[in-house]
Amino acid sequence: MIHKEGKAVVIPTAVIKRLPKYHRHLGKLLKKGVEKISSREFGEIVGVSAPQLRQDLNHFGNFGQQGYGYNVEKLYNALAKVMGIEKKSNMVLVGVGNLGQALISATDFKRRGFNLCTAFDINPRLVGMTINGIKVRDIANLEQYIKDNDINIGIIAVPEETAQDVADKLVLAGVKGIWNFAPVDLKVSKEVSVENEHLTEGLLRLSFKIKGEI
Amino acid sequence: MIHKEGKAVVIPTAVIKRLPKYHRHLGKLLKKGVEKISSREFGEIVGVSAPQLRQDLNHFGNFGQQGYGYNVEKLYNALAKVMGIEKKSNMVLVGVGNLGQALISATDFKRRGFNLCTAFDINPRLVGMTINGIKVRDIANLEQYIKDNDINIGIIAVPEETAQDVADKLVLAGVKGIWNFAPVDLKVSKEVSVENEHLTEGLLRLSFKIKGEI
DNA sequence: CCTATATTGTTAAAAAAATAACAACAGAGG
DNA sequence: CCTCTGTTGTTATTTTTTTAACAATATAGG
Repeated sequence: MIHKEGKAVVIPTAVIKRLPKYHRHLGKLLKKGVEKISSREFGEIVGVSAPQLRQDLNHFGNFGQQGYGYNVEKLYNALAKVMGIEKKSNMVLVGVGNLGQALISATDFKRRGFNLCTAFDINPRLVGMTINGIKVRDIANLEQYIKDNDINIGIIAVPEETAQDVADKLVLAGVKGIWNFAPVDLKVSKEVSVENEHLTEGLLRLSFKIKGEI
Repeated sequence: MIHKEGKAVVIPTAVIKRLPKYHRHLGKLLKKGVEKISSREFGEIVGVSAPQLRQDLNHFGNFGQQGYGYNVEKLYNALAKVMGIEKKSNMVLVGVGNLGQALISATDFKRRGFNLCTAFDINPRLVGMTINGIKVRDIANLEQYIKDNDINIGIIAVPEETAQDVADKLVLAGVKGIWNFAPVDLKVSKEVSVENEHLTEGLLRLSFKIKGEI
């Protein structure tokens, strides 16, 4: 539960969805050496109206200053804290197919404090390999590993058919969140959060925008 | 522009976002041999209230029958048509890194009528290779290829720094849509649609749900 | 030190989306 | 043929989200 000035407040999901984008652009501004920015300018960059931006940010605190704007670095750090990036996340990947290997090689996550500890697969030809410094283990050891290594996020990159099985195992072992790339709507106990990356859905939406009609 | 009974109607974006999920689950039901389904049952499956489901579908036509429900196959085909899947899409991929190779190997898209014709990269070691039946060409030939082969979708899987450049080239060559995996908000002329897959944003949202607080 | 300018935080209004309610109708059973 | 049940399409209501408005206040300049 989120608290602000002692009171519990519910953050609208629409706001939550925009936070990562804000954070990403603030990082770029910081890199460029921009010190301060107004809600009008920043809104233009992220594609959001200035009042909406201010309202969004004020769910979490008063980061701006009248007549001045927002200090980029301060806001960047504040949002990082809001999203919980400060507290490091330990992750495991399940499924070392093409997509899994792409995820292993992705540098973006590490940069933001997400630590991929190891990977699991059922294929004996993959088990034992080390890819980009990440060891591939037998999926039979999943539960023990998670318990022993303070893992809180599991990444699912297995085929559709086995995704729910893997999810069950992850939940049982005690992960707090699942990042799911299988085209399935996982059923998990409600203490566990799931974030889906249903890539094909994005492609279908694109198709609709290009060609859809009645 | 979408038309219904002669009148032009604007489909709410919230509805559009849900269509691919409906289509996916209808496909599964069809495979299972389910013939008919009520909005209540189907809503439960896709995680949407029954009235919302009916309202969503009725933006595009009256597919149901009172006292009976919806014919699964009919609805499946209707939604496919709504989303423009019937008309085949020809796609090119730009960027044959880890993610690009994963996309080449993905079977999901082909199954739904999306045809990946070829891939492009700037790296001479990749150019000329054939991966999973997809030939990798020099990016210098991008524009000509797109014009010659009736390509309407470009997939961007290049690093952040070159993504906008690639997008410009794709637009110039005449694609109608861009499926973007680079963590950048592309600027394109408004006749071209962009669908972003900003994977890291999903991970950050997950982090927020797990650990976020103030 | 005072005034003008810029820009916030917050409250109010408008728009969009989700939920609820219900009349209309098809099909089953008697 | 009539009644009852189930389920839709559609309209009304509520909730959520976005946009607009503005008083409050920090900074800069004289």
